[in-house]
This record gives sequence, structure tokens and C-alpha cells, in this order.
Amino acid sequence: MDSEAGGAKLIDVAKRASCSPATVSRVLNGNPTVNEEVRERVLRAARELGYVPNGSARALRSTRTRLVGAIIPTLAHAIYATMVDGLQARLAEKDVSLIINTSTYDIDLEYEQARLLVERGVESIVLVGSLHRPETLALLEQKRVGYVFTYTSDAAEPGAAVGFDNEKAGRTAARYLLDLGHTRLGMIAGITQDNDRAKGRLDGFLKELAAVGIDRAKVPVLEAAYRLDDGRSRMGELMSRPQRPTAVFCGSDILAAGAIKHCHDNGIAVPRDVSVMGFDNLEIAELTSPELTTLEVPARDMGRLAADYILASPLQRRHLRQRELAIRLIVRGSTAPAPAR
Amino acid sequence: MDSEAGGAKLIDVAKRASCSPATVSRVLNGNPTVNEEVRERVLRAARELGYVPNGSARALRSTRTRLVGAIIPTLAHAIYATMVDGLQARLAEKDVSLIINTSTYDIDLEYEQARLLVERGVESIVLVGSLHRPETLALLEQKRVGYVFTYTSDAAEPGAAVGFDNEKAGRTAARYLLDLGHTRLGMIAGITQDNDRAKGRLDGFLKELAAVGIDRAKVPVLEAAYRLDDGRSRMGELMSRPQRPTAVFCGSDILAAGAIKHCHDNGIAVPRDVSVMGFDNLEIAELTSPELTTLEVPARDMGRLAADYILASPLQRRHLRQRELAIRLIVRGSTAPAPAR
DNA sequence: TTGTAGGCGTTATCAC
DNA sequence: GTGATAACGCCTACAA
Repeated sequence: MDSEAGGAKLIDVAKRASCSPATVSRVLNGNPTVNEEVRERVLRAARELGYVPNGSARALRSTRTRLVGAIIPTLAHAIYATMVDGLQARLAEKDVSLIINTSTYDIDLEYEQARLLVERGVESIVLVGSLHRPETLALLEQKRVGYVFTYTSDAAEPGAAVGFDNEKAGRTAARYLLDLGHTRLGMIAGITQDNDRAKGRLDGFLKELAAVGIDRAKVPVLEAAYRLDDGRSRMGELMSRPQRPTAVFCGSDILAAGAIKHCHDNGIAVPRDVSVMGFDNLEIAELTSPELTTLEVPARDMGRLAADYILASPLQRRHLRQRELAIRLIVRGSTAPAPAR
Repeated sequence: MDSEAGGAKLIDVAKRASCSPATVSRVLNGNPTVNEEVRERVLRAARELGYVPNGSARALRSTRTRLVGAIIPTLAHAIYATMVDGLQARLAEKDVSLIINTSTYDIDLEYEQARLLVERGVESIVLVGSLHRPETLALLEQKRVGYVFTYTSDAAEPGAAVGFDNEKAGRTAARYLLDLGHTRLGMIAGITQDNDRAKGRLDGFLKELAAVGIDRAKVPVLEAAYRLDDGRSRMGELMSRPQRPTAVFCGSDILAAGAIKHCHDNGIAVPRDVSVMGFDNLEIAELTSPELTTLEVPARDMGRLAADYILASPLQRRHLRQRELAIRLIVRGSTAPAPAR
């Protein structure tokens, strides 16, 4: 029995197929310069032995690992999990494996993880946002590991970006609420510390308001972690101010759902008393009552397109380096015209 | 400049530290039998050169890859994404990397993915459920790759299981609804084809009903993919039967949320007209109105405990081989006593 | 405590 | 079309 512990190696296949290891390697790698009859002998021998190539040896010799890494803030948030789902699916079609790490929004931890990924030999890395430690990008460049930013349209020089313009998104939200006649607006933003996406959305929102003469100092802004409870409590703070806003833009559907929950529990009618707007268009946007007006982020598409970039040849990559995806306004029941004074 | 393309290797560090490669290796691997002064010289040299070890070479030589694989149905469902989040976090603490694959509930695809993971050299694999192709488990056993089932408490011989008893869970749900006085019950189950968890839940539910004399042939059961819309439409079918159930158990909170949506849209009051019960206790369970009565699945804990098993020594593993976790009944507003006849 | 040498399993470069 | 042969970068006896 050839079923020795661990299993057969390439040389065992060669022996069984009565040829040289080189030929086996050629067959396994689809090299066409092999006699048809020999090829079949090799394939049969490999099957019979239950041969599985040793990826480490292959990687060491060929410098191609077929490994890609991704560092995302967390998998507990659907917006990232969905992106990774798309990324993985597309990579798997090409037999590329994905190593995934969660940074919990900590860019120092992200650096450590990038190091480990480089050590594992990943050929590319998918990152979230464009804000990273300089050491992180320097490392990737020095080690010739390609990288792709997601959820942003700002690409850093040698890297690529697949995403959208967060500032523009913030402006779109503001514009929509302004057009409904609101003048007292507030925002529950994500934590902007080390988070360029949350910051971009906030900046865009305030800029659009400033453009119509609403002073940013007058706009109540609270930051919150992306959790239902945080959205709820921040909404409580916002609504207990002397000058209640009539419309609140939230940096995520989770926060918006929490905000609506607060309103429910406190007899505040949405959207009659206050309009609430979300961001992401997650599944939960259809579960609140009223359902959530929000901006749709194409999470799965971002993952797929990031994969496409990674799988592309250096030549094709030029065209794919910067992809700004559209984010769509989804109007549902949680927003309404400003109440008459 | 030593910043040659790709980067320094172990031997370069040795040269710069004026010692042998063996000593560098010892330092890097924490071997204590190294002179303190030499150790520091090596560490400094490594830092100055920006040395990153080559994982492939290391793995090839030592047969330890520090790689673990996971094959889950999808990341688009929070119940799995959360488990993976816990798994990854715990593994990362020990510098073990996680390769993740989604099988889309297809056990043939799962086999292909297991093969690829073995090729990558993973030391263990985390699987969902206990139903797999025999070839899959045979491969893992032959290649000496440990495996852990999750979301189930049935362990296959050499493998481990971290999860819960799905049948018991189904019985718990039935018991709760029976105790509320319901006698006309229905279920919207997940797709049971190739899914032992969905099947277990369904079987348990029906068994408990049978135990009180309710014939399973009389219990309407529909299967649905885990999507809001499917839950909604199945609920429509259930409620348009001549003999409407007064209580419906859903195999997932997603389905239950969809079911409640159907009721909303069609003037059916929950829980007055019909009680709806979910499964998983996802975040969305707090977003439906009324909020969802459900059974809590400890997804993150399962991931963490699976990691603990994987990281444990062979000796410790004996104790961790079968872990049945408790699933907790969470009573909220979507269930109520059966209406008086 | 440190250095030398051999080999892990594969692929690439030569010849033939 | 096929077969030797030499690396790939590292770890680990073993020797010193």
C-alpha cells in the first residue's frame, strides 16, 4: 500500500507512471509539450495514489503562492462580510485562496497582520479605506505585494482602489434632506478616528450644508460605534437638545435602525417628527418600521471587482486601477418633507 | 542599500550579524540557547534589513504551516460570519492564519475546497455541520488534517464537534409553543437537502409535536432559503391554508423576519393572530416589530471554541473533542398564548 | 554556545 | 518530448 502517512509525493507519482518527476510536474501544470499517452498515465497514477501537491514546496520553488490576503475591520458587520463573500467567491473560481484578518479598526494591528500576510506569501492584499500606517504600505511596496483599497475611491500610488467617494455620498445625503425642506439637521457618524470613510461621509454632509449657509458649528454631530445600542443612545442625546433636528443622517443602517428604535420607544414619530436616513442598504433597512431611506453601497460588487483587479494581468490592471462605483439613493419610508413651522 | 527586490533572506541577516544562519534561525524561533549579545545583534540586523521570513520555506522544512482552513456555507449570513469572526480573532492571537472558503451549501464544492486547503497545507479545517461527503473526511484523515464540526454536537470519529443539538433545539421550540397552548402549528424550515442542521431542527420540532399526539402529517412544513423574501412568501402560503396555524416556528431569524413582514403587509396581527418564532438570535431579532422570540445560537463562542480545540495540544484535545453548548430561549414580543377558540 | 551540511518537495534550466 | 540537475529559503541534526 502506498498510503504512507501524509501521502504520496510527486516522485512517487513519477515512479508509478514510469517517467521522470519533471514530466509529472509538466502534466500537473498543464504544460502542453507532453505526449498524450504519458499524460494519461501520470494522471491515473496521481489519482490512484491520492496525490495532493505540496503547496509550500511549489510556492518556494515558483514564487507563486496563489494566496491573497484581506484585512477588514470586522466580519460581524454585514457590509464587510458581504464584500468578503464576493471577493472569496471570485478568487475561488481561479483556485486562489483567501486569508482573512480582522483589524477591529486598529491600524497598528493592521500593520502586524499585513506583516504576517507577507510572511505567508500572499501575492496581493485587500484593505479597507485609504488610511493606513505608512509602514504598512511601505512594507507591501518593498515586498512587491500588490494592494487594493476598498470602500474608497482614493488610490495610493502603486495600489488600486475599488469603491466610492465617501464625501460625495455625504453630500448626496445632505442634498436629499435639504431638498425635502429640512434646515435643522443632525448626524450620527461612525467613529472618525483612523476611519477615513466615516470622516469622508461626515465632511461631505457638512460641506453640502455649509454650501447653503448652514454653519457646521450649528449642526449637531455625534459619533458612535456601529452598534444598534449606540445608535439608539446617540439619537436620545440628539433628540433631547433644545433645538431638535427634523432630520438625522446616520453613517450606517445599524445606527439608523438604533435611532428609529429610540424614536419608537419614546413616542417620536418617524418620519413625521423626524426623518432618519441610513447608509449601506443592508438587509436590516427593510426591517425597521418605517423602512429605511438609505444609500446603497455595492459591497459584494466591490469584493468581486477587487478580485478582478487582483486576478488581472499587469497590463489589464492599468484599466482597473481606480474604479469608482455609483452609490444609489434608496428612498423608503423613514424620510419625509420637513414639518411646516 | 540592501533593499534588493523582494527583500533580505535569513542568510543576509546572518552576514550582517556576523554569525551563521543557524544562529539566526535559533533567535527567530525563540530558541533560548543563544548568547544574549548575539541575539540582539541578530534582531537588530533583521530589523535593519526589514527581514520577513519566507513562510513557504519554513513550512516546507518544518511541516508546520500555521494555517487553518474553514469552509462555511456563506459569509452573507450573519450566523456564519460571526462564527468566523470569533474563530479568526482567537487564531490570530496565536499568529495562526485562517483561509476561508464558502461552499454555498454544496457538499461537492466543499470537497473541492477541502482538497485545495489540504494542498495549501492547512493543519486543521473547520466545517459546518456533520454531513459531508465521505471523500472529504477520508481525505482529511489520510492527510492527517484535523477537523472540527460546528453548529452540531455530532462528532465523527477522529474529528471534534463544537456546537449544539439541533434536534433538541427543535424540540425546545415546539415545547415552548405547546406550553403557550398552541395546537395548530407550522414550520418554515431551511432547505433540508444536504443540511443536517435544518433537518435536525425540523425533526425535533415534529417529534415533540408527535409526542403530544399531533400527527406530523397534519403539520404544515415549508422549506425556504435563508432570505427575507422567502420567509415572507412561505408565510403567505402558510396563512392562506384553510386551517391557519396559530404559531409558526422558523428555522432562522431571517425567515421569521420575512414572515412577520408578510403579516404586517396583510393585516395579520403578530402575535395576536399568529405567533412567530425565530432561530439564531441575530441582531435583526430586535428590529422586527414586535421583536422576535427566538433561540440563541452562540455563534461567536463556537468560533472561539473551535479555535481553542485547534490550538490545543493532542493531550488537551481529548477533553475538548465534543462540546455541546447551550442554546437559550429568548422570549420577546412575537409569541403569545394561543387565542381562545 | 555556535557552525556546517543536508534535505524538505517542487519547478526551471539545461541537455539529450 | 523527456530526463538529469540544480536551486528555492529555511530548519535541524550533528559536529565542534
